[in-house]
Amino acid sequence: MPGVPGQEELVVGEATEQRVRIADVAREAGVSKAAVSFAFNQPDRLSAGTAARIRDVADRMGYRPHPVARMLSAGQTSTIGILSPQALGAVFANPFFALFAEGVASVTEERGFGLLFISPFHGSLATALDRATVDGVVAIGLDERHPELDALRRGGLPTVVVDAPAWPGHRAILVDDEGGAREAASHLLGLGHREVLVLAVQPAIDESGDQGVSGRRLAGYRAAFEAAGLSLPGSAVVDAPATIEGGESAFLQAWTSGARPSAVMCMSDAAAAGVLAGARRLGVRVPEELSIVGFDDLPLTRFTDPPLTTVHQPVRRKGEAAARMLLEALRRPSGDDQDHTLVLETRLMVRRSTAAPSGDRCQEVVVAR
Amino acid sequence: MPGVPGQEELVVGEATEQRVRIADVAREAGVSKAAVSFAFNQPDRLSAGTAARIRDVADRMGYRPHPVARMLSAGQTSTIGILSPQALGAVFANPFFALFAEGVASVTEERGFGLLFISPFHGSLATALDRATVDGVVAIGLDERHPELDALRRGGLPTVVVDAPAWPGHRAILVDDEGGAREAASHLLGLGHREVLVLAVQPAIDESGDQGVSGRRLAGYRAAFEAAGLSLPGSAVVDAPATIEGGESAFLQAWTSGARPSAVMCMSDAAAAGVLAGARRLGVRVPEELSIVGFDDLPLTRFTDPPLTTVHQPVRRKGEAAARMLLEALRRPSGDDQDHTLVLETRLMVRRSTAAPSGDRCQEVVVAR
DNA sequence: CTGTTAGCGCTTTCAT
DNA sequence: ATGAAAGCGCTAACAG
Repeated sequence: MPGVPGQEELVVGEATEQRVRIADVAREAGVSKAAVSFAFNQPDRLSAGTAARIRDVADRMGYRPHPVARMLSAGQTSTIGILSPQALGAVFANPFFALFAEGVASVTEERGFGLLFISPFHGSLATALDRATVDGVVAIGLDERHPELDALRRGGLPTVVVDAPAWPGHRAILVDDEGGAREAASHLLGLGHREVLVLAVQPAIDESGDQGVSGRRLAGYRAAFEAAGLSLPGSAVVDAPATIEGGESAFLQAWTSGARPSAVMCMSDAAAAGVLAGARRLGVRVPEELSIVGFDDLPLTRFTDPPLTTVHQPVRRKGEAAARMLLEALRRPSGDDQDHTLVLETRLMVRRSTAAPSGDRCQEVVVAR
Repeated sequence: MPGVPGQEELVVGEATEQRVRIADVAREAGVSKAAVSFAFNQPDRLSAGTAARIRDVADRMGYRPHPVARMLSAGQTSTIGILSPQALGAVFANPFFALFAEGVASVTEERGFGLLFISPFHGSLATALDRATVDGVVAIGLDERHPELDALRRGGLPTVVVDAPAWPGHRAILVDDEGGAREAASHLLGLGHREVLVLAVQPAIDESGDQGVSGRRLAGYRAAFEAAGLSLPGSAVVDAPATIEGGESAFLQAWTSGARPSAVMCMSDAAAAGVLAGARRLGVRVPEELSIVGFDDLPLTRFTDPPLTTVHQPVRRKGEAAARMLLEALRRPSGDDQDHTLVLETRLMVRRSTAAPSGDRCQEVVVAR
């Protein structure tokens, strides 16, 4: 290997390797750095022979353009971020999120974008955002009243918010939470249920009015009750984390406290699966003695026993749509001040975890009155 | 807002914002760029008052250090990559992977590292790696004979390989695949099963010998059979993707082709869940008429009906260990030439998807002989 | 068609 | 305690 300049280190073993830079290749090939760059990025601007020779030399030397340097001069990272206020551990443990990420990933990947997960750094999303080398972010799980939402807005990074309304000049994706919830409650009411327990998704912040996913879904449940001339007492609503364990323990606790609903409406399938597990543990048969409705329609609903009646929302498509919107925004940087909002549909999937309340139940109710 | 230099654009609406650079802050605060940098990174080197003032000005101007520029001069990205040969869509759809990622993420996050997902770009992992701005990677799903493994080795990026042996100077994490598989097979043999179907995980490449996860597990199954004086015919082994659908269709196809195993050994829980679904569809009762054993022990095994007997492997801890090893390697850049390999244990979890073959079955077997 | 050169934005050494 | 200036490695406008 002749002609090695004195500056370079001679590599004998594995270690002490020096990264090959563009200048090294240029020198070795007897051309300028620019030529090397062109050989990779705009081969047409070089004579075919030269281009080939340069790439050959580069190959032999094991040259790979430094990705960070490339980002810096290109002025873009070709990476988008998925932002969530939860710790990553919790994020990946959540099958809803996995499905959403699947959607996002499928489009970013196809377009050659990298995917970076952004979660609070030392408790701060703003800090995490500052350190993130992304061209834009898809934000999920951020309630419209999340304290760090401002940081995002100020950040000036192109953003698509999922499950929260857009702010001016930005984009958002929503689903018809209220409609789906209303359908679920109507279904239950139609079957004859009157004593219902609601498992709300644990709100990161307390919500006034019907803001946030939880608020919108609750509003839907309520609307159905009102339409039937009934009302859903606040005492029938309890919070539960959107996890199997969370659903199970919330249900068991309610039951232990004496609640005897004939049906449970959950704002997440994970929680619903937990209720199912809890019911099994208590020896309560589903759906004969207890009806359960979930929300999301994750793949797991088809493997529970019985298969779960739930409100479908197109989670994967939501991810795809969010990614596409963001990529679109990157291409046309804030062309107008309009905020683009896409609302996706929801619909009830009736499976086998719901049925009319048992005769006993009905009687009980009658007696109780 | 006086004193705005002519060069800057006056911002009226939302758009046309110009990113605030360090030089802008320096000018506004009447100090040098270095001072601004110090104010953020080494405040001790500035008088307390100056530092505070600078940060104040920076705040007011909405200055945020450019992360890419910072990476370039720092010479490190503070990001690690999770590398997988699958498309990201498939990756997130796989609950095994989610659990693994959960482990990796929990430690990278705690140490302030970003997490980037790396998957083949235009079919090439090498290309994807070239574009990835990471300090190191955790590679999973790469069989030791994967064609692009060389690219990784050559890349010179600190790497921890999961489920494949380390190469010199690198690190690896393995689990006792063979031992776990042997336990599973012994369990079945002990119950009296003789006609067994194996659902191997679809090998990305054809494997000779007992290489790869699939090879090691198969070797374990075989060892148990041999220890019992029996043998596992090659015809009893079929490939199936490690997904619910994959398991279901492979099982149905085998059944349709006339196979009548009394037990199925799956190399993944996902496939096992699929077999469960397929059996239900065929009206075959589990475990009375068919025993099923999975592999991995994912959370979902506890919600199948019946709960799945499976080989546990510490997936989450595997992720944590991989991340920790990698971070360690980053701290001490290839201190020695030894390759560090960590082998984690596996163990059989007997739940309710396995039982002794039914009397009918035994008779059938007898008749068949 | 090819080479020179000026950035990209920040960090950090070295002089003041 | 503070500032000037030299990189980090690459891209692309601009000469030749």
